[in-house]
Amino acid sequence: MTATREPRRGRPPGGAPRLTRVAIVDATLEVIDADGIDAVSMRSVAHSLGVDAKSLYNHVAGKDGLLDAVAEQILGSVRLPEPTGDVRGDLRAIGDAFRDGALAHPRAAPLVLTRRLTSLTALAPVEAVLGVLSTAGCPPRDAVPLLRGLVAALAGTLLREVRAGPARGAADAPGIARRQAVLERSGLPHVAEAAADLSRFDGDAEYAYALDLALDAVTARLGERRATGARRALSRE
Amino acid sequence: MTATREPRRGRPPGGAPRLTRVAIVDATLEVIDADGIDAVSMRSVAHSLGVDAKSLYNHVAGKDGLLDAVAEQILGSVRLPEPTGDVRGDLRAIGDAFRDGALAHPRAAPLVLTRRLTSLTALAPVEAVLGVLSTAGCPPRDAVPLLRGLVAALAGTLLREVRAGPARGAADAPGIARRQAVLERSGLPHVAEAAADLSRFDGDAEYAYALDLALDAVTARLGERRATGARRALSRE
DNA sequence: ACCTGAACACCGTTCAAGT
DNA sequence: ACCTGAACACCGTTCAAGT
Repeated sequence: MTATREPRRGRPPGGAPRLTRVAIVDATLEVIDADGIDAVSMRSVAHSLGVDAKSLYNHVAGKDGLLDAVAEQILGSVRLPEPTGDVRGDLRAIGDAFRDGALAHPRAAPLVLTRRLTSLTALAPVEAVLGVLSTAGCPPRDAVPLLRGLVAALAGTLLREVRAGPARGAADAPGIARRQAVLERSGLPHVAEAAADLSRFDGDAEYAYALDLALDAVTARLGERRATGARRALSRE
Repeated sequence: MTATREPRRGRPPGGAPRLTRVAIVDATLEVIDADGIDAVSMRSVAHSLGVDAKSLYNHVAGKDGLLDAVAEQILGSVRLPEPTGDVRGDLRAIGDAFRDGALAHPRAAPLVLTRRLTSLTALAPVEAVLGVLSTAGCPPRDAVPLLRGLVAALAGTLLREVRAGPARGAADAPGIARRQAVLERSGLPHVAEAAADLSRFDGDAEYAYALDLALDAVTARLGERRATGARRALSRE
């Protein structure tokens, strides 16, 4: 009769591949990619790592800290472009990089877009935008509201895009037809008239349009600022 | 010896004030106002109504349906302004009404801004914006992207504002000083230089600025469209 | 230093049984 | 028509006990 194996307790023997913070974050990202944010639990993540849920607390500040860490890892994966000196092009490139990062994990993107992040990696995109605006001759006092307006517009569109889910483009013809029919029967005249356009959604095109809209506004303000500055300089003579 | 009272089962006697859908939503809103969205549970809401959690299922489609109902009640409380014919002013008034509605329950606002709502009440603001754009001579095809860009910018700023919490304005001087110090030590030159501006946040001013930015872009597009249309009409002669 | 057993105080939700 | 008891399968988190 062999001795029954006692359930293991304490750290497993051997210099085995230890549980690590990034491994936990990666596993969480896999859970989210597969089943969405709501499927994340300390237990589900731990299970996918073959470990007990309570072990995660040695590497992560609870579930909330874990989700923050996921958001920060995504943010940290954004490859910000080198500035070229073309204000509009540079700002657009930053936006594109941000969008690419978000769309790499669409179901996790709301974490990046809605959680308040305080770490240093969260500041890199801010630094990039301020750098471009500074090169354009914009002092911080004026740059910060422009930055915030730009980020708000970008976050707003991306949030809409990832929320729309993978039912993007003209691929989902029956879904479009169904939505259109509902809108036409809404009893709201303008909604009914625009039903065909409201029921469609093309992520790439919507993003490009919304960013263009925001960049129009920002570059217009930069132009104004310069003009005002010039006028002031002139009147000082 | 008195008979011990059996725990009640089944509907309580008398034509008592029955549990109702709006009562449940109101109670949920009170929980959110007091303790935030995370404090909402079927049990906590039911408890505040002196009822069992399972009773809520007779009036609401689970917790998710309950949170949708909260978002829709807030959206339904938005008093949309009568259009005056001034495009920019009318769009701004719609934005203001939306913001007022959101700020009436700041902690619940993320529900309105991030959940995908499908009901008819969610379409009222859409109808309002499309109406204004239509009066301005903008056909649905062009109006829908403008609508979406505008909504994205609005949602983005409001989300930022409600997330910033009640630590708004210059009221929270020590908080501002602390944030500023962190930014100055970030090692990011432009962030450090803009630390004073980045650490401050004035909800009213940020909203006004961001909406102005978006309205600039929208009205510019409307102007272009008209000019293009005029040019087309001209070349057709 | 790091992992788990035991334990606690919670969750959302179904369904039949009651009135 | 509407409410609850019993029940199920979950949660996040603490802390001491182990290696």
